[in-house]
Amino acid sequence: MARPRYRRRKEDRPQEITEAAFAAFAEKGFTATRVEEVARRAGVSKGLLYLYFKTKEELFKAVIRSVVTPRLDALTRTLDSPDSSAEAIIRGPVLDFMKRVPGSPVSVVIRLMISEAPKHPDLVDYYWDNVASRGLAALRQLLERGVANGEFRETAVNELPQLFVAPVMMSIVWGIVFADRSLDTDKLIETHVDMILAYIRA
Amino acid sequence: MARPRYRRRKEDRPQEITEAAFAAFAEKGFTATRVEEVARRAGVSKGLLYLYFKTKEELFKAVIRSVVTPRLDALTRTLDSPDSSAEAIIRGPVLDFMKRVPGSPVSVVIRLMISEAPKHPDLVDYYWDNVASRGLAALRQLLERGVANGEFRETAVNELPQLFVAPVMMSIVWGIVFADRSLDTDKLIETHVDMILAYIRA
DNA sequence: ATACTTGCTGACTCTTTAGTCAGTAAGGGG
DNA sequence: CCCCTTACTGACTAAAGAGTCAGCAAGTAT
Repeated sequence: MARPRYRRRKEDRPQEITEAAFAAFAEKGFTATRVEEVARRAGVSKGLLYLYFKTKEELFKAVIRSVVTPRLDALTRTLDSPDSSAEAIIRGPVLDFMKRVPGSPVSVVIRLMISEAPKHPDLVDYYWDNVASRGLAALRQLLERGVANGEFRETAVNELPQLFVAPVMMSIVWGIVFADRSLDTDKLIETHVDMILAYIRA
Repeated sequence: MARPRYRRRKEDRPQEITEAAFAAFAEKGFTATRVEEVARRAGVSKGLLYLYFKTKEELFKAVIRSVVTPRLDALTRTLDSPDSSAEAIIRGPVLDFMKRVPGSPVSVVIRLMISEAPKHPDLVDYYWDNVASRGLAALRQLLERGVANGEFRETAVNELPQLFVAPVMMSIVWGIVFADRSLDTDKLIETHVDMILAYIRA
């Protein structure tokens, strides 16, 4: 009796909806996910969802942002490390970070970016400005610091930090396409880092 | 006058349609491409398209197959090379092959696979059986041959040929997402091959 | 010429789903 | 307790697009 049919929780709704949307997008991708399905998962009506997000695309962007923002902190925290050797930083926090990515929400975001990039250039800009370019710049800086203090040689890797990150990308794509055929992504990434270090070491 | 409104060209239609579909999918992806758009590009009516392809999905599969099949030959030709050293084969035909992939139709196929894989497990199986597993197996064989004749050491790369191919994947994804921000994919791939060879050389 | 087969057309149907809005009820202030 | 604001609902609309089909006409055989 008198149990209210719903509660007004203006504060919590946006986050609950983006979380539900993230879960749905992770399972089925953006296009294949129905707005009603997101509303159902979030425990609200479709109408309410449209009060908080003007269109399905806006919801999409909000989801991307909600995943990317906290990761940014993790990334910067990883890199403003103590002043140990560049190699120690790479073998420590950087390697850990890389190994965590394939199983993380970032992996979902990358899948969404690959599928939706051509239709959402502004989102690509956002991702570039906030994640890709920063991450690559930080990596380049780390490598150059290694060169400066005599640990590393000057190599093409300095201008191509993408090379550093390639096996992470490979792992993510493998997970998307060949989800069931297992791949030891940790070993893949570790071996690659070993190899790179051997290559660039002075 | 009396120019016939159309010609009957049963033989050529399927290929013309798959070619038009490939071009359309390359630009907009599978889901965003309208069947009518494909028909228009192929210069036929939607009804005719449905005479040759039962559904949009069948058309999709036909497109994938039409790109993959000729590439299979190229791949096998690359690998049943003369009996030079493993390193020479890697630095020659294998490197060439890898450098060509990011700008080729294969790149489009991979984008389509990433976007559509979750909805098309049978297509993933097809791609796995005909491309991925064969390519990786051939690579593994090449590496083991190098080990057998004393060129290479036993390393983790033998069980993880994906590592070999990682920068190609990176280049493809880069091209999809950051199409405009240029990346020297040739140099990326060359450097990576250099690095791998240095790592595995006995 | 005529009859016949079949490659081909394009207007139609039917389903799906993003987005709307008139109305309902939760909850707080007087 | 009543009233007023507004968070919230869910049935509805409108658009889009996959797939169909009755009929048309290109080519062929007689």
